[in-house]
Formats: sequence, C-alpha cells, structure tokens
Amino acid sequence: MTSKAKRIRRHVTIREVAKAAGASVSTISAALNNSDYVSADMRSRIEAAIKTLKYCPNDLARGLRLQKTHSIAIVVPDLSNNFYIELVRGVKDYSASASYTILIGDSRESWEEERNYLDSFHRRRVDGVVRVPAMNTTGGKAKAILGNLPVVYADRHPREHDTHIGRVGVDNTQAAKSATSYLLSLGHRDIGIITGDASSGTSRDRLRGFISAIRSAKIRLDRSMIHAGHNDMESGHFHAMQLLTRGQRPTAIFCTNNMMALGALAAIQEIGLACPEEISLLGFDDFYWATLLRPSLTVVRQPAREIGMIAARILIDHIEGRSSVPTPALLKTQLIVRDSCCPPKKM
Amino acid sequence: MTSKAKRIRRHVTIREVAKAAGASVSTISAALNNSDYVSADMRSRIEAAIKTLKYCPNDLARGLRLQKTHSIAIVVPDLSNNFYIELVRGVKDYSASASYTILIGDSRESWEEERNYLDSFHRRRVDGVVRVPAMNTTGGKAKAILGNLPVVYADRHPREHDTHIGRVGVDNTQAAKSATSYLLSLGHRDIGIITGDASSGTSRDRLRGFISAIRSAKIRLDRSMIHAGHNDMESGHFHAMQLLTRGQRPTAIFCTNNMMALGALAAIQEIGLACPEEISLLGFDDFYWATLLRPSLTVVRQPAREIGMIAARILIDHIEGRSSVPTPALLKTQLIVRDSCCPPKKM
DNA sequence: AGTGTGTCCCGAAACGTTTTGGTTTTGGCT
DNA sequence: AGCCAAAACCAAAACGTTTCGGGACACACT
Repeated sequence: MTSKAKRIRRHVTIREVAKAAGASVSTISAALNNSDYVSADMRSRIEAAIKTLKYCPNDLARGLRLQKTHSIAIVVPDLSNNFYIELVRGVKDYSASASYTILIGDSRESWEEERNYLDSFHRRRVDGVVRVPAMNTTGGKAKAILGNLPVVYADRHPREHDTHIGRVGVDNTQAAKSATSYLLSLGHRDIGIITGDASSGTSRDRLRGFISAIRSAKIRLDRSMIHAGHNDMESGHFHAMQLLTRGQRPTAIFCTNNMMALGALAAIQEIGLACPEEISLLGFDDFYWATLLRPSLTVVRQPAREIGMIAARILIDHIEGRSSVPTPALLKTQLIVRDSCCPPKKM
Repeated sequence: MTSKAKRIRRHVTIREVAKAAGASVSTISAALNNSDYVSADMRSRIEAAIKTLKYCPNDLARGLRLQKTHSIAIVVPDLSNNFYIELVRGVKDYSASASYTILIGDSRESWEEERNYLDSFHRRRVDGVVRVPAMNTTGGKAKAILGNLPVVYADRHPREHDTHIGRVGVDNTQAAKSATSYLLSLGHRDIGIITGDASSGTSRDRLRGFISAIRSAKIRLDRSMIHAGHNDMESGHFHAMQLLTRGQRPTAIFCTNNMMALGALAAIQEIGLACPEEISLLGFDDFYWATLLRPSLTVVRQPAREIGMIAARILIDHIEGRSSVPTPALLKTQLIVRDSCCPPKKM
C-alpha cells in the first residue's frame, strides 16, 4: 500500500534522463536536437543514460510545444484499389525523405468515414493533408472540418472550387480522349462508357474527353451508352451487364477506373462473351496483376506513385514556406496496349 | 510591425472558447467531456461559442494530460496484398466501435521500415499495436523499440518467443495439411511447395503441415520440391520457374501466400503450360478478384477481417484492463475450390 | 586588472488540455 | 432567519517538451 512506490510504470521522461546523466532538462533537450553547445563528455553521458533508461521522446509534448508535428495525412477512397496504394507509397516516400511522417486514412468512398478521418487528423494537428475526396462528398464541407489546414488534392479534385493549396493529377480529359480515339482507330463505332459519379470533377473530365473524341470522329453520340457508376467492382459489373444485354450492344466498353473495369470483365465472363473478339474492354489505371488476366487488360496508366510524391512535395513546400511546383500539376498518362481490345467483328 | 497583433493564426484553444462563452476553462472542459455539473444555459452558450470559433480540440494536449491517446497502431508487411487490407479494415472497424482510432504502417517486408513505423507510433504514444512482422525481421528487436507497449501479433507470429499480449491467426499447420491432402486426393504425387521465409513461424507451420500430409500419405518427401520465397510475386515467379523447368516437374504447386501464387501463375502462363490440365496451382489467402483469373484460383481462405477484429479486441481489452479471448486465438480456414486444380495427367 | 568573447550549462515559462480541490450560489427545509 | 446539501462554477497544478534569457566559467587581448 505504499502510495508512491507502486506507481504504475509510465514512460521515461527527459527529466529522468537528466537526473541519470547529471544534467539539466534543457541540456538533454539541446543534446537531443543535436544543436547548440553541449560538450562531448556531457553528450556521451546523456547518450548512455538514454540507452540504459530506454528513453523514447514524447511526440505529443513535442508537438504541443513546437506547434508543429512534422506529419501529414493522406486520405484515399479505397485502399483495396492498388492505384491508391501506389499513390500512398508515393507520398510516404517523399515525406520520409523530407523527414515527415504520414497518417493514412481509407474512406471507402464514404464521406462519413472521410470526415471522421479528417477530423481525427485535424485533432492530431497534422501539418497538412493530401486528399482524394470520396465520391459521395456532397459539398465543400471539408473546410468546416479542417479549418485552415493546408490541403492538396490528388487524383480527384472537387467539383466546386473550394480552397486548397494545390492539386495534382493527370489531364483526365486528354487521357480519356486519346483512349477513346484508340478504340475509334480500331474501328469501333458503338462504344459504351462507365464513368464515376458525376459529382466528381475527375469523372466529368473523363467523360468530357470521351465525348470530345466521339464528336471529333463525327459520330452521333448515343447518351444511353453513358453509364455513371461508383468506382467499385459492383457498379462496374452492374453497368456492364446493362450495356451488354441491351438491344444494340456496344462493341467496346471503356471504364474510367480499374475497379469498374474488373467488374465489367466479370460481367463479360459471366455472359460468356469472347473478349476482345466480341467485346473490347479498356480500363483506366494500371495495376500489377493486369497482365495475369485473360485477356490481359489494355489500360490508361497514371503515374500513381509520382502523383503521390508531387502532392507531398507541394504540401510540404507550402508548410515550410517555400514556393513550389505550379498548381495544378498535370502529369502525363500512357496508353498500355495489351490484349483486351481489338477491331470489332463485322456484323 | 505591431508585435502582438500580427501573431500568425494559430488554432483556437479552449481558453478562447471560455472567454467567448463567459466561462472558465475548466467548465469548457467539463462541458466537452459531457460530464459533471454544467447548466443547460451554460452548455448552450459554450456550444455556440465552439461553433462560431470553429474550435477543434487538441489531441496532443489531451493525450499528454491524460497519458492515453485512445489510439492503436497496426503494422502490416504489404498493403498491396489484399489480405492485409482486409485485416486492417477488421482492426479499424473493431477499433472504431470501441472509439479507438488507428494508425497504419506498411513495412513492405522490410524490418528497417517496420522499425521506423513502430518507433514513430511509440513516440506518438499509441496505446498498443497489432503487428504483422516483416519477413526479414532478424531478432526480437521490436521490444527494444516498443518498450512495454502492449503488442498483439496477427497472422504471423515471431519465431522466438518474445513478449506479447496475444496473438491471433489461423491454424497454419492444419490448413496447409488439409490443402495438401486435397491435392493428394486428386491424385497428385509430385507436389512442389513455395513457402515464405523460414524465419517466420507461420511459414514453418505451413511447411510442417505440407510435410505432414505428404508423410501421412506414405509418399517419399522430395526436399528439392520445397522452395522458400519471400511472399512476393517476384519470388513466386522465380521459384515456380525453377520447379517447372527441372527434369521431373511437379504436377501441382502449392503456394503459401497469395502473392507468390500470382507469381507462379505468371510463370505458368509464360512457359505456356495449361493450368490446371498440365499443372495444378493452389494458393493461400483469397482475394476479391481470384475469380477473374483464368483459371480462377483454388485457395485456402483465411478470415482476414475477422483476424483483424479479434486482434483489435484482444488489444483493446488488455488496454482497458479487461480480460479477453484466450490467446493464441486460432480461427478456421476454408478451402475454396475453383478451377486451378484437377487430377494430374497420366504420364 | 579590466574587458570581451566563446563555450557550456541551467531555471523557468510556455504549449492546450484535464483534474483536483476548492468556492460560491441556489433553494429547500426547519 | 438560519442552516445545509447539492449544483454550478472556477483557479491552479500537472502532463513532457523546447526555448529564452541568463549565469558561470575559461581564455585572449588590451
């Protein structure tokens, strides 16, 4: 029942290190942030004390005092989509090189979830966030959650013009246009497209590129060939089914994200159509096992990792008061031609 | 040059809320942690102030004072492996239901990276960590990094017996044994296996199950059929190549993780063997697009999400001083029979 | 001897919360 | 009026850092 002896084991503090090393608290701090004047002798004593006591700095206290956490958050809509994993790894790698630490959020395309993450990150006082907003984000409500934390958008960008420090992605209109042109060049005239939710600027851009390509080819645009999904396999499957079972079915389907392309492929396999002979399939975003599918998937590849790295760079440059890459930063896409597209059968 | 007027905009603090609401700091705190006596009138004034000032609590200060962050960390070896995404989602969902927050680390099978994450989480003073150790973890060095933070192992467990609060996974020996038995029951006698690194207890268990099944069938064990990979596509590809190009090639290959199964599939496709007619392939871990592959993959499915949830439960129960699930908690696996295995051709 | 000029170290004041141990107010009861 | 418990509030002390302003030396130069 000794009142102070049985204190439950807390963490070792800088103060205990100070006592052990026969120094003052401020000297320990100086030694840790290896700056300032601290003699070699003192320094080694301190290091010894740290080692034996197993001292581990408290970043809560540090962040509180410094008013800076040296960390940024990244929120993506779907971690099971490999594109976002690569993107996250990009921001992580750049951040690490700038000795920033990252916190990861996975909103699963739900604004509710995203809001929770953003709020949690704000309370943790991250220095900034790179955000890939969830599809069903209605308004510019993020501002209300994040206050004036710096935000950079990656991949997707919000429809309405809300405040942000920068954005990075690809030229979606151009990418979709040239992908569509590729299908046209193969001879396709009846092309279906499954896009993401119309509330997303990115989805709209891709659709715009598609339409633009069709129009340039002087083909009548059949609006019933345009389906809006939710960037997941289910909706890809659903809308592909719709397209494939209608009266006049398209000879090619363009999916504006990889998850929907997978769903479409599943639908094609289910119906038992030969791909690409009877139906060509074109996806967006590459992934490491796209070559394992039969047919291997032809896709528009985005430089996911690079997008992440640049987003992190813009953000951290801003945080540290440097000027940076002009924004929006638009990176190049690349059409990766594999086996899932071929000229349409003659009717 | 006014010295105090031009203070750069910091975050709103509880003190400013207090001023605005005409209350004291401690009353705001009481209102926030909605407990104690605070009159309805006062409460609404406070809420109004919070809203207009856009107050956002500072979890650094809170954690510092409380000596508790209400957060746990999860470190996995490979986020691009869907199995771990599901696992992470499991711990996230359970944690959220217990109003804990999670931090995610992706070590990419590198102890260096894992160490960085663990250290960072420790400094952040998470209340505990669920850990899937990286393959190349040499010794029980995690203890040195984490001090006496509670740790629960998920999926993999360390070879040497180091201190932890619990572990959860599947009965790997049993799972591998029955999977192998399935191949044997199809008539296979020459079965190759590609396992993970031998330093992992989990890999060893799976190998043991394989061997046990072979022995039970009174078949001579050919050790040259046993290959140790690194749980990634490259090594799956490499070792499958070895197995498939040797003199007497196996009629079936068992890969003890999904990444290596994909690599093996790539090798099979490259060589131009018919799967399953000429070579059967059996994987470990299911994933959502396993049905899209041709042939669709027969696998041992682990309840990834459930593993995550239970791991989180054990950890949080421990943190809050409740007793919990007995540990180790071993969950059931399930053999998902699809198209990648069939009886071997008669020679 | 006086005056700098470095070097090395220290005490105390923040940073934004929660909690402890009060003090004041309220209102119900003799 | 007097008393008391409960209700409503508050001041101050932590929590573990970093930083600011000095202080105590040692040494070199007038």
